Amino acid sequence: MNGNGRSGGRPTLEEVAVRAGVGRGTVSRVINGSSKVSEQTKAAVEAAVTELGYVPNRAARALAANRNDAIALVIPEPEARFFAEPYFSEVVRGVGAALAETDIQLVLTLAGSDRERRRLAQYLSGHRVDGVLLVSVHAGDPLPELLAELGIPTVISGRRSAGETLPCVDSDNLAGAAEAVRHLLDRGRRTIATITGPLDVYGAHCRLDGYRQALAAAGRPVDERLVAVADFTEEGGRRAMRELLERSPSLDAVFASSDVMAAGARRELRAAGRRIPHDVALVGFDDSVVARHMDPPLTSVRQPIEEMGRTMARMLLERVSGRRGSAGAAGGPAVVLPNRLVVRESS
Amino acid sequence: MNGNGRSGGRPTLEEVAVRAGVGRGTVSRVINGSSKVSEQTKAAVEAAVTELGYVPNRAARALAANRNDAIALVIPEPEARFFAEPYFSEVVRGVGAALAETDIQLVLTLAGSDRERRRLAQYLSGHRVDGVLLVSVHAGDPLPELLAELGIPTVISGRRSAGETLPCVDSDNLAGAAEAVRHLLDRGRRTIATITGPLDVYGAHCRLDGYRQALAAAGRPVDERLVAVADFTEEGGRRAMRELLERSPSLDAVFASSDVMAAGARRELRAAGRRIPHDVALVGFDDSVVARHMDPPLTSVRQPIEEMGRTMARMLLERVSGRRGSAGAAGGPAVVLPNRLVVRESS
DNA sequence: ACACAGTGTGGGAGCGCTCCCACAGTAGTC
DNA sequence: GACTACTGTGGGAGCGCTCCCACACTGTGT
Repeated sequence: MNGNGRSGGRPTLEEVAVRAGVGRGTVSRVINGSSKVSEQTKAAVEAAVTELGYVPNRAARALAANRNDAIALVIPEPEARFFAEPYFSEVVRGVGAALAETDIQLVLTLAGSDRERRRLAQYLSGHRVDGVLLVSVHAGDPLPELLAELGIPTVISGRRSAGETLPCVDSDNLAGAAEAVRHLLDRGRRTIATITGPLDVYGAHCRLDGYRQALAAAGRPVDERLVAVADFTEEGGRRAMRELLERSPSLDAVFASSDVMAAGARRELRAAGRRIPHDVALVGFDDSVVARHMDPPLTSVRQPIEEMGRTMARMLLERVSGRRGSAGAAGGPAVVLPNRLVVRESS
Repeated sequence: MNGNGRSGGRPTLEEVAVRAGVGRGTVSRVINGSSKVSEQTKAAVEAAVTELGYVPNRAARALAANRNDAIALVIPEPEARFFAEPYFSEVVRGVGAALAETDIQLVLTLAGSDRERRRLAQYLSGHRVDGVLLVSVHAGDPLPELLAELGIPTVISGRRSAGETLPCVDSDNLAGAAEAVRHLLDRGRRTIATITGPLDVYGAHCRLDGYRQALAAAGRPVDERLVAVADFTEEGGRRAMRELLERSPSLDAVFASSDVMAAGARRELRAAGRRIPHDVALVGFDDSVVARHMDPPLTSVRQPIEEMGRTMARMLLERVSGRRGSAGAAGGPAVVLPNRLVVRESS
């Protein structure tokens, strides 16, 4: 109610300059923490800034400097899976945390339909954002390549294949799965089955590989009848479990590639009269709410999702500022973060 | 790779004008779908636009027009955990849907600590957004008032009290709770207990009122020993359930004000050897993932969260454009959307 | 005394748009 | 034939910044 209540509108750089008795350029330098301003002038400017309650105008700055101080987080809307889990919120939280230290806005974009995807391309070519975070990209998604063509720095979450070319952040699905299986072996389980996600999803594939490698490392042969492919849904998990029970009634442990599938498996096991963990140990993947609230609480592999978000944002910021310096976007490295097994009563 | 590959940078309004053989103003008029342009000129301009692949520059537009075509969605980070569930994503989806038809950006802001909250005030006074959506506002939150002072259109989700003065969208907590209790009565339950959230949260209060009103309407006296106050956590729900069982061992139904508390209650009931729904029927609130995956699946009151988000966004857009016309922000109405009971096996 | 580099500083010239005033053209009216 | 009354249209004047060149001023070395 004091200094900022001037006649209409917020104070401008110019006004701060007048107030401080200096030139516009000098104020700009102080605001941007830039070089070569005497301590004295700096103090005077800062005083004027606080007195007037000056806040730089974003639009003007963006226009003049040809940058936006904003990055976009693109979410594929139809992916119900990503909305269901805390995944989404955690990513956002991580990204937000990384951005909190900067002055950069987070613009959320739901790119669902083709129409929206077209709009998105417009957004991006309209210089609305300095960089893009792509979450849950599918193998055939044209967006990453489109962005590359437009020269917009991009970071994606999760590799689309073993030879991912784009800068990306992923969790170590293979190691996580292997740890889960090792845990089951350590608990003395002999016949460990697995329920996988669709194998054209790279992450699901890795988890299956982890299962295989852990068994191999323990000198156990992998019995293909102990592998059932499902689709990350509860019903799919249930069906897969039924298959497994038919094919190998003597199994005493199941590693499911997602908590939701584990929930389905659990239901089927119950129906078949198998007790968890007494008769059959169960381990999931994701450590979602479902895992914590399951009965019994589900042992699960926890992905550091928030940290992945944070890392993605940091990588992007680096590329955004780096681009100003050098020309091209060097084929960035894939950062792979470790997973952690959270042991609960189901195993 | 064709029209837009001009020498450095995207095409400008000016260039489109030259190409179309018209003035800048005319192009602007066409772009903004505004009045009084002859069909012929319009066509020429549109041709030039597509040929050049012209996309208006946001920053320039914002600067010149003194608006931003962006609204902020403010999320209180610390409580994100409570609402971590589909709530957050669903709100975003609803808001996104409402915005998809416009050309307005959604800027996500996590306002957690006081420091961030201060930054937020800066954001907003820096004219970064045209309006603000506030989600999950607490009674003592200074933000709404701050925004009002700054003259920034705001819509909040959930009333903070019966006499909410700000424009807001809420679900009918009272009716939802009442419906849940009525359902239990219809199922022939006689002794219905309730586990509430903290009663200084208005929504929790309403749900308790709904419980009371439903019983009263059925001519049943409300026994205060059947009411246990908890805190929306699983552990709280569990403790509350224990209390209730001690105080009223003969209860045959429980209405919990959240699914998470219901999950806690369920665990305690199991531990006490009560079967659900045979001995005790259980109903939750929120219809979250937890409810769907619980064993048995939990009957729960579903809030139209996505629609709430959509409605909030629409209300805000209305106020944003309305503000240009008239001066003040008329004390908007509170929109209250109906809840729906989703019946599953727990009752 | 001179030139010379180095440090602060002021302010012009835009960035790409919207707003709005001025003006041409056409048409209707006295 | 001169008046007003439109409808389209062109383009100047900013919006509030950043960038960068030019200009003091200070020192140092000759």
